[in-house]
Amino acid sequence: MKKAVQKRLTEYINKGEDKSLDEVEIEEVIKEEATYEVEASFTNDNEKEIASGILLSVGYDGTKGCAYAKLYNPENRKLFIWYDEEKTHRPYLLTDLSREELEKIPDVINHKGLIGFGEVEKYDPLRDQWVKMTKVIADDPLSIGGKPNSLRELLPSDQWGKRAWEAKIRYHHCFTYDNNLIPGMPYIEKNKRLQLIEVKIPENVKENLFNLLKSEDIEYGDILDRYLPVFLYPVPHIDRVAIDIEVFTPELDRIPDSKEAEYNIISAAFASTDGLNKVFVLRRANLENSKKVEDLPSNVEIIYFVVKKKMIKKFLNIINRYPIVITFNGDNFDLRYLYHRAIRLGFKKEEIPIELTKDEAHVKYGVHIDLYKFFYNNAIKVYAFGNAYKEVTLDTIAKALLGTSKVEIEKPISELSLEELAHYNYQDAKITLDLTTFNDNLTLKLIILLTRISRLPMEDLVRQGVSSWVKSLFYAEHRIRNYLIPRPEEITGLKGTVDTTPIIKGKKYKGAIVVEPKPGVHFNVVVLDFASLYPSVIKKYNLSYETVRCVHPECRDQKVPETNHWVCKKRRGLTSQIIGFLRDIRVKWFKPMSKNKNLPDEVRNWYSVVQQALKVFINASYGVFGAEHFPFYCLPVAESTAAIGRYAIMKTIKKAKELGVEVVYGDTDSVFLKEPGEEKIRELIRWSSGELGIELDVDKVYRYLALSQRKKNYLGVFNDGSVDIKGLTGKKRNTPIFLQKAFMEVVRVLGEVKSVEDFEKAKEKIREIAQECYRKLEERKYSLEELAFKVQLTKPLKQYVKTTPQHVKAARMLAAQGKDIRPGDIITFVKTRGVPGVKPVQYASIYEIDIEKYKDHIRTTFEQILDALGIDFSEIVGIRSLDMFI
DNA sequence: GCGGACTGCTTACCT
DNA sequence: ACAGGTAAGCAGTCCGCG
Repeated sequence: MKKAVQKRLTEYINKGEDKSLDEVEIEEVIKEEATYEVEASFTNDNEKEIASGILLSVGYDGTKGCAYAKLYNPENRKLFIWYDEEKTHRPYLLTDLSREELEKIPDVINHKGLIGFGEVEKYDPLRDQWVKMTKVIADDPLSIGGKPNSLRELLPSDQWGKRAWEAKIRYHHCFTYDNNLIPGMPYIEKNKRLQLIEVKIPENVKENLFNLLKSEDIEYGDILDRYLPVFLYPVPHIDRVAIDIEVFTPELDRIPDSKEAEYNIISAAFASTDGLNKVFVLRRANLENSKKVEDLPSNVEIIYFVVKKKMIKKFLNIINRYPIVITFNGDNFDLRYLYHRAIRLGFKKEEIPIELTKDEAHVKYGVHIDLYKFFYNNAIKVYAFGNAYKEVTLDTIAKALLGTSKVEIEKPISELSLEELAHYNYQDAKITLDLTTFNDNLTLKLIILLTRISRLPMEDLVRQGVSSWVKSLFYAEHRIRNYLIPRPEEITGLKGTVDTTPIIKGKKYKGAIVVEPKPGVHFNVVVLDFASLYPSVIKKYNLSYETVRCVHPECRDQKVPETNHWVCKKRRGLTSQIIGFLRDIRVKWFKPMSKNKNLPDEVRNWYSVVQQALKVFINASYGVFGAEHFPFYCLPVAESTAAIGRYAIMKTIKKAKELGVEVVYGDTDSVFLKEPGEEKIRELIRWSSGELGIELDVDKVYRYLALSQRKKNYLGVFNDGSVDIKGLTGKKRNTPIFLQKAFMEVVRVLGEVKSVEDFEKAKEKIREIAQECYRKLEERKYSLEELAFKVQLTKPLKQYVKTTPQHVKAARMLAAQGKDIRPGDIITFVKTRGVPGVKPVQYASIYEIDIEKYKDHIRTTFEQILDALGIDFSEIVGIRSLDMFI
């Protein structure tokens, strides 16, 4: 910085005139303009470079008018953007109209984007016949679909809609499938096309797997050969940077508007896998003399900026340097704010390597992964991370998966000292990065494997739900087999019937069976369950949209129980085959291998990731057929899966009873057996695989199991004394902490029970716990925090129109005080006397607490356990309650 | 005008 | 934007009550 400028700046700072900084900046900007070039280190401008590397992403470049691919070369750690410059592939749709018929449609012939027609032969799975289709080829994706005068809209209709097939597939996906590209795999450019770099699979592995699958009664054809590289090619190291920004806010509790970008980015933090640990901090005059923060790691460098524009330029340069940019909520906030802020400060669009769509933010020279969206995905939350985090916030996820949390701050962001701000900001970036690196890069590996299986570009994969993943996988498999992808209307039109009535109003068909529990304490209970029941059913009973209610009259006697549906006897269904394959290879190979102690840790770890990725697809495979927006939506498939599932569990219960074994409970795919004995368990398992063709396994063994009359509600104690709790209120996230604690004490007591006699002592201890709970409540010894209910808002406040639940009442009080309240927020409130009976914890006093309401809650929480033990709640607190009446 | 029986809404959980 | 089934608490409605 020039001396003169510095001097003036110091003067301003000393005077505390923040506004005057702008003038200084203008001088700075003029002087340093020459250095404001974007320093891109991507390499597609180097003509001699050969495109090769891991395929991270495929997209469409509107300016160049062709598809592109982003390849990351782990050796030189650079990203290469390859373009289909020769236009080897063009957008198209398929129609059953002949070329001659098409030529009679003037709008089609005169369409600006039309390139020409071609002829293809496809297998129509719905009708079990080969058909000739005409390929209508266009110059750009919008000519195919997406505009009112697109080609697909100009075609005539039949009873199911426009006579256009495969016309709604995004072009960059279409390009991926047709070129048989597998994102996440290594490619090299050859003759203007991308070619898969051959992955050597050890012969013995191949043979092992081949033999394992051969024992199955399904013909898997070339699937094994195609997928082995996908599962076995390792994920290389990929450099990445996590970014996080902090923005000045004049008002508390207001999230800055990322479109307005009215205020300064006062801090921007970076944490990368190649050692970049920096925080850019904007100097603000009134915050000059601030204290040092001890906790900031020594490898983190704080760089102070005076010139806002310069800071942003440096920021953009960092974004340009990495193949992967990671954020937590960057789609809606960080990158969006940065973009609009840059525009506000005078940057031209072309200078900002960020591209915004309605709810996504992409980086031009790499791939932006918004971890918020990825971790928000329920399939990831449940199947990949086993429900370890319940709330989707950076802090909660970090605590659950990393064991670290955000920096605690006592003041609003805008009032922190610059060092405190830097520390806080850096920690967020670091946590964000660590969410992709922890456990030997588990998250990144998972993402790469999921892109390989789904064939989705990484950007799409991390933002979309499982139904999109399965859709993409199915599309690709249709193309490989030369199957015509049916129009969704055809599937619903031809097989839209449902034969069962759901138990829950508003649902579409009947689901699983929950066995009426036998209340009481049962010792020595063994739980048997079907290993992934629904996928097994889909595999074993040949379920697929084309095989359920197939066209052949001779198959109509192959009935699905409880329905009028029948299943094809002549052909293997596509879904049955694919899901069957994924299931078999997981169950027979990857899952056992992930537990094989003879393997080195790395190998085992890898098998474990593959196994988890497969689980996500397998578990979603049933639900998607009952989801309207899924393009292969087919209720008879979902309904048949559930019906056969019910058949399996009912038959198993019947068989158990025949063997003289008592079934005390069961849910969907499990049976709880009382003192069954080794031999009868073996017999049941043998019977199941023989009779039903589905594997039954021992899942859990309880020393004792406590059941009330409530379904989905039990407490089991394993032989080692650990306790398995399902569905009980005491464990629910919204239950006040004081009750959760009391509940946990009860659980601890019950864990020590070994025999019937022990229950007497336990009962006495539980009585003490309950009475202590009552006493502390009456004496108002609990803090408001401990008494608070924590309930999530699932939609915007305005959308609660039918009723006003308590947490909404509390949230509205908060909103009235100017708090920013949005969906996903957890509202913390206590129950108070009088109207409206509820207050946000922040506004309540301990003396307003409605003690009677809380007593009711104590009662129900305890009753759930006591019911099962055959103890009356009044028996436990009876004396005290009577006292109160007198 | 008030409370009990009922239905519906909402959330969190189970498989 | 994968499915259906269950528990719990509260909001809102209807009806009877001289």
